[in-house]
Order: sequence, then C-alpha cells, then structure tokens
Amino acid sequence: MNIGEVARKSGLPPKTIRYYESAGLIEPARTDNGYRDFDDSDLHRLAFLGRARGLGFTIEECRALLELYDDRQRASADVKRIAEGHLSRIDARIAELNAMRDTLADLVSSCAGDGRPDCPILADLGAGVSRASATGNRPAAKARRQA
Amino acid sequence: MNIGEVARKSGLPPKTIRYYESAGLIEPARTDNGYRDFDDSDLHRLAFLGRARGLGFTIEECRALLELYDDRQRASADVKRIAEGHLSRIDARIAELNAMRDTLADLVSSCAGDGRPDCPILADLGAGVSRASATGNRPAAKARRQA
DNA sequence: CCTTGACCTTCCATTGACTGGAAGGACTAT
DNA sequence: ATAGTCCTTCCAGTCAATGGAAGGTCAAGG
Repeated sequence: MNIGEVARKSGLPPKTIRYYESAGLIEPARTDNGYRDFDDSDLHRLAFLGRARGLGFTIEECRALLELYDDRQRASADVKRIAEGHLSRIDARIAELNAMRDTLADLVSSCAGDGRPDCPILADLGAGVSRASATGNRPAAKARRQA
Repeated sequence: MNIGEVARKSGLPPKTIRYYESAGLIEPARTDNGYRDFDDSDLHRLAFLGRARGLGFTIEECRALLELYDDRQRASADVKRIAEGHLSRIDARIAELNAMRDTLADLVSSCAGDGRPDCPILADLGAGVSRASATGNRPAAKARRQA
C-alpha cells in the first residue's frame, strides 16, 4: 500500500503518517523506488494512533500504549494507569475551562454591547495592579492557555 | 522600574514580559545602560495582559483588546464580540473534552487493571480499521488535541 | 517518444506562547 | 577586587503537526 491509500483507510493525512514514522511510531517497509510500502499491521497501528490521539493521548503516551499493545504479556494495570493519568488531566483541564467560562460569561452578560464606550469587560481586565497581584495572578498557576 | 520589579508586581516572568515586548504589546522605555524602564502604564498593560491571557484570550485577541482599551471612543459592542467569540470557543472545547472524558472513563472503568493481559482499553483502541473508518476517524474533525 | 498529471520523496520553515540556556555587560556590597 | 545579582541579546527547543519547495516515479494518452 502506498501512503495515499493508507491515508485514506486510516483517516490520517500523509504528512501526519510521515511524521509518525519520523517519531518512530511506525516502520513501514520501502519498495525499490523508495516509496513507503504499508502492510495491514502498519495500517492497524495507524488506526490505533488515530483513535488514541483522538482521545487526547500525547504522542509519548501513544508510544507507551503501542508498546503495551505489542506486548502479549502486559498487565492491564499498566494500560489503566496511563489512561487514568490522562483522564485526570482531562478532568483538570475541564475544570479550568469551566472556571474561565464562568468568569467570562459573567463579564459578557454585564456588558451592554452597544455603541457606548463603557465596557465592564475592559474595566475588569484593566482593574488595578494591586488587585491583580492580590488575586493571585501569578505564573505559578500554569494554565494550558489558548482554548 | 526594572524588569524584575515589574515582573514581581505583574506576576509575569521576565521572559514573558520580553516576549510581549517582542510581540509589540508593550513598548517600555530604556535607560542609558540599555535596561528596560517600565512606568505605571506599562505595568498596567502587563497586568491587563496577565488577566486576559489567564482567561484564555490569544495574544492576537489581547492585542485587539488592548487597542480597544486604549481607544476612549470604542464601542463596548466591539469588546463584547471578541469576548463572545472566545466564550463560544471555550464552550466548544469543553464539550469536546467532555466527550473524550466520557469515552475514556468508560474504557477505564471496564478495565480490570490487574496483572492479567486482557485490556478493554487496548482492545478498543485497536479495534478494526474498518470500524475506524466507519466511525468517522477522519482528520476533518480537527480537534485541539493534547489535553 | 513525449507530455501531462497524480503520485511519491526529502528537507526546511512555521505555527503559539512561551521557556531554557549561553555569553556577556551592569550594578551593588563587601 | 571580587562576588553575586541583575540585566541584555540571541539561539534553540517545546508539541504535533502542517505548508511548501524541489525533484523523482509512474500510468495513460497522443
């Protein structure tokens, strides 16, 4: 199978598949002309990767999961540990986004949104520095920004 | 004010402050020795940025908000539009994470997590390619991965 | 045989928002 | 004079791709 076909079947773009190879997650064979030559097991791994990434597992987690997947002797506890770790990170992220959401929704609902310049959103964002440092606007709270 | 002091007062690391300057969000003066020399308005803008970033606004949104903040004639509707757009993106992201969470929680709860190799999590991730492409595992659904 | 077009290859750059570190100048206190 | 802390710039790396350039390969049609 050429990369185009496996891309269609796996649902992953060719670029991403090449990237996964460069990351060492797959090792497709090569034909004489230098083209990658994927077999069913490559396709299977790619589908696995697509699913795992879709669930938000990082590449490194995917690597670990694939190793466990290959290991017929693995303990399900090892897999569960990875999944649970990931689950708790998702939960934390959800909680964080919910907090943002509530604050922002408050601000939005308090803003008239008309032609007048008075805007509680800007007023709040620009509130005094003292309050900023009093409310814990410290870099410590390493939030995953950019939602 | 040197960068260290303004960093303490704003709660932003010096590196981040330099980055914001390089991004054109602030323009602190310089003293003769080449040190940045921040005044209260710089500090104010940095505090504004810290808040806005804390709410998940992107740098470009922050730039737009700062411009509106500087513009005494701005219409609150302009600000509200940005905030609402951001709010809906947060909502979408929350929904997406919740969907992931539910799927993952299902898988985790179905896994014994003991020393035996049987693992429903891997079984599901590795489920047939046909199912993968039948369930819409397409790159179209550009999710913000990595939670 | 030649061309067209669809593939495929590698390599490099870019994204966002920083963060780490190196190399070196400046200031303060002893 | 020296130590220690602060400041400067510049370069590289993060994560997971994605975009694009330059060029090789292949099958079909004229």
